[in-house]
Amino acid sequence: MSTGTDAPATAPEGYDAGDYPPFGVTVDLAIFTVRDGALKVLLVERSADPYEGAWALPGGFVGVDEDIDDAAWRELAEETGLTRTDWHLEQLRTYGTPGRDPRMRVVSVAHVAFAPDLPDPQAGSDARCARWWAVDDLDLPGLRGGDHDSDVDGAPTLAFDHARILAAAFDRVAAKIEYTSLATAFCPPTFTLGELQHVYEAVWGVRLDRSNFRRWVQQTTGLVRPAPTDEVRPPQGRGRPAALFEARTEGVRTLHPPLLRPADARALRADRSAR
Amino acid sequence: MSTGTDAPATAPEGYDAGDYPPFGVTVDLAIFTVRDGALKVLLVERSADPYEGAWALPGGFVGVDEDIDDAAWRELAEETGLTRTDWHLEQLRTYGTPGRDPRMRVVSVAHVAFAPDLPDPQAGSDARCARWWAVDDLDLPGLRGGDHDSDVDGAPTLAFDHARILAAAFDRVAAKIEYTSLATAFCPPTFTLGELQHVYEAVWGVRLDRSNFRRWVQQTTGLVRPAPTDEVRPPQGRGRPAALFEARTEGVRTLHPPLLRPADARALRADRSAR
DNA sequence: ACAAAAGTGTTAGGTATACACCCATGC
DNA sequence: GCATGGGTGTATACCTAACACTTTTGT
Repeated sequence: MSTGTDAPATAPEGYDAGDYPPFGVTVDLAIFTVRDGALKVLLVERSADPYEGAWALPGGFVGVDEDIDDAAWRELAEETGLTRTDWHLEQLRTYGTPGRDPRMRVVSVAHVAFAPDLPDPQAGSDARCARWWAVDDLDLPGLRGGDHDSDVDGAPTLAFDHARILAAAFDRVAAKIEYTSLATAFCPPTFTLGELQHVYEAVWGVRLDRSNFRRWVQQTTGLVRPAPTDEVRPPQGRGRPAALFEARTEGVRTLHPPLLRPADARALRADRSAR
Repeated sequence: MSTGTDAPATAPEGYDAGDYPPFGVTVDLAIFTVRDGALKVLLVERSADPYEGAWALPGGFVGVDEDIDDAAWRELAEETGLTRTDWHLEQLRTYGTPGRDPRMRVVSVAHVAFAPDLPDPQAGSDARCARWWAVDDLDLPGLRGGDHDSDVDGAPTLAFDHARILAAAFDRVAAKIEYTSLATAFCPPTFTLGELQHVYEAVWGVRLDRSNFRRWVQQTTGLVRPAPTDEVRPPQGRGRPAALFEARTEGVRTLHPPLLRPADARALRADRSAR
């Protein structure tokens, strides 16, 4: 490594504690789910000092001997009340602008999690108030044609730089279901093709052609497979019972071909597409 | 934020120095260029303690009052000897596994930079040895059909977890030129369509059909535009002089349609495609 | 019977792939 | 002339988008 910045001189080799600027390192989680036909994200209400009353992404400090990924999984378990499952959790980006936390220099490694619909109002492990917010009800920079200033009715105030993180997180989700099997991560263990289509429609905010969607799913290797038993789902309301499917594997798969979202759904995020 | 891990108890609010585990935060850079028909990356040879003699990504500590992005740009300038240009530099991922640096707990924010072909042997600002390495000559996990154990002839030893970072960085580059205009970032200010095609071929390790590539470039909005003067490039060796083009904008643009790499070029990275 | 959702099929238009062919230059 | 790279065209296979139609359930 080369020499660092000027302020606290860092020796290229043989450095030890005290030689380097100390940082706090945290993980922040954008946990998404699809529920009631909308994409939602879990936020917690702050009960203390900076940004009191504002809503923030769940998160916390990384332990000295803890891997960053482990810290993210730990926070996910704490916030949702569920133990480490087969959910998908991935790094999003690291945010470390000086002053983003008024108290001290904190670098936050933001993550994105894909969760199926959970038993409704999981109270956070610590007594703070936590709830799902529809992404459309948030006031995020450059989202869904958002003007960012045109405050959505009842949009919560977001703490720190979490509006920025959320915008990037949403972007990631919308892009990722195009070319990976992650849309199934929003579904229960078995699901109908209609339910899977609803995931795409909720995330992208568009309507898809049922027939074409069905053809795409079935010709796309590695996305779904018929549920082991040939049972069907008794219809929720009216309509013919639907065949049940399950995700093809636990992990993430790259899809061939991808399902590209319609151009009009993509245009809304064009200005932020330059990572 | 919720409560942190056990070791150094972190107060959810009102914490201050000493309450949190101290981390060193660095930036590491994977600076790519295309030269001699191959994708190359800039590495520096370590002259000291851990991993002495091994090759590492250029990088260094982030200053206390320095933004992470600024630190990355600073390192880029130091390593290439050029001031902040219009190059493309983006965050890749953060690596923070305990023990990745044997000396202390360091969290590294890895970046990827796209550079045009530079005046050849830029000596690093500090006297260490720096050179371009062809990606194909490196022994990276799961790359180009790599077995990772089948050591490439003359493959350098890579320091820390930099082999892993490089694999992810290469992956990002290969994916990014599919759907953004970033291939032009490897080209000089004006370039021929043949040169642009060579970029794609070098990065993906495939041959493309000249005719189809040309049609794609020209029908794709926002990629290239004819150079202001209608000059041509005198042929390097033999052949007809070629028309010159320039990148359409400074920034990054999402391409419609994208240029998807052939399936066989994608298969080589399939196992790593699950982020 | 009717509405709603599942499932099947068909067709027109566009895009990609693999070529074939001519042009301009250096050797 | 001939090799090399630039530039243009075309035909086929394939994929996509749009829409029509049938089936099965609840009310």
